[in-house]
Amino acid sequence: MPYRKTPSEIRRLEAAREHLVACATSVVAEVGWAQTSVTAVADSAGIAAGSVYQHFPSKAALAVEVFRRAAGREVEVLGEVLDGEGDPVERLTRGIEVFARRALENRGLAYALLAAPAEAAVGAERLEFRRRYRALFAEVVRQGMAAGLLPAQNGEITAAALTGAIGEVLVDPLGTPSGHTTDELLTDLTAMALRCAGAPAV
Amino acid sequence: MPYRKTPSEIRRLEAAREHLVACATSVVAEVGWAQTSVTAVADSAGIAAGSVYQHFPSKAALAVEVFRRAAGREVEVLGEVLDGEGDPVERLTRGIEVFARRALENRGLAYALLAAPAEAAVGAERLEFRRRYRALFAEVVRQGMAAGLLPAQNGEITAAALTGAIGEVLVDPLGTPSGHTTDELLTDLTAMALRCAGAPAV
DNA sequence: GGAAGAAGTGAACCACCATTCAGAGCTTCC
DNA sequence: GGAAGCTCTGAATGGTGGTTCACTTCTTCC
Repeated sequence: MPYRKTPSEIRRLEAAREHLVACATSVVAEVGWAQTSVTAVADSAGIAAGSVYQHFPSKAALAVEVFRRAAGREVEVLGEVLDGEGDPVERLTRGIEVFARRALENRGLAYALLAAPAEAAVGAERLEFRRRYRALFAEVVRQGMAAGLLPAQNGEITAAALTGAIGEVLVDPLGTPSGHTTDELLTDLTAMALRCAGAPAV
Repeated sequence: MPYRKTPSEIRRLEAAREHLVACATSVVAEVGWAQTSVTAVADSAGIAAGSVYQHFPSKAALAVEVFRRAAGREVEVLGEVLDGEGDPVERLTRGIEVFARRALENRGLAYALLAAPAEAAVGAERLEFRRRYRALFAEVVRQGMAAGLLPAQNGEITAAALTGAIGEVLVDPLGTPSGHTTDELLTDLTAMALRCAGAPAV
């Protein structure tokens, strides 16, 4: 057997795969799923179109991987904040802020994750992603109710509403140019979210 | 000039066009924009694929027409309710109810209007559609603030949040099967919306 | 150095639809 | 009836873009 992958070769291949995923993520964030062709991704990664198929069996599989990575990061970050220090209302406030700030910092990606037209496989991932977001918010709302900080309510609906509301506000291209600074937008957004959960006005 | 369209012939053609739009709307509501082919629409309307092009210059033009009709109806209905009788909070409550009830009665269409993957031309229409929804809600919120029924807030953001929140709750396929009756869902949804706008708890 | 076998290439292939168009079938009016 | 001009048809066309594959290039190990 005159050829066997050395550890360094394996690492090189893994790195190439990572690079491919990273480049694909950039392309998607820039032009959206619909405009992302295999050729464009390959070009961006500096490899031939055919080489993409050394790492992924299909374009859809690559798209799903891109989505999972990006969505996973967001869920993880939000989860850490919502599970962190402070009472449930404080954590909810910080969670909204983090969610919103990250989305505003990379609008293209946020749009791709939350709303951009995508093929069926990505659509299914998106549903799962939203479900996880909802579960995180719902848990904090539940804690807030248990602690007597929030009024009785259907936590699942509040959680879904928060996801939808923030997405709608952030994703709409008209969101920023309408004369608000980012900070004003964040202030108004968190105020709205707290009202939505029923937290007493500050 | 041995041929000239008679009034009845003109009516026949208009009816055929209406029928085509109606059938296309059904197909879209059933399978979504992405799965809607010209052939499928033509079959559903009982005509040949080529005949579609007697009424519309392109598939995109037909799709836009389908979207405009359906979206226009929704905006009109919501607008009438929000401009109707009662104080702003009452009208807002009824508006949410109507929005939600209509969406629940025709989920496929609601999904197509609010969220389903679609080509660029339809995406642009959808932005406009959401903008109109937002404007309607924002006006009622503004009136509520003026009447002292709602606290000071960024009405545009509240309006966007309402649109996003309701859409998220209604569109997610997991919305209903989770053990709620439609009426419970509507009750929880309006309660959430009123909190979101800052209306005092009832 | 050289054999064995993997990764990388990119032009060719192919499936999928929107769109077209030459001809068939109607409708109108003399 | 028949000429003129329309609507309707559906197989053929064409563009797009994911996928394949014969070939080249690189890596490993004797």
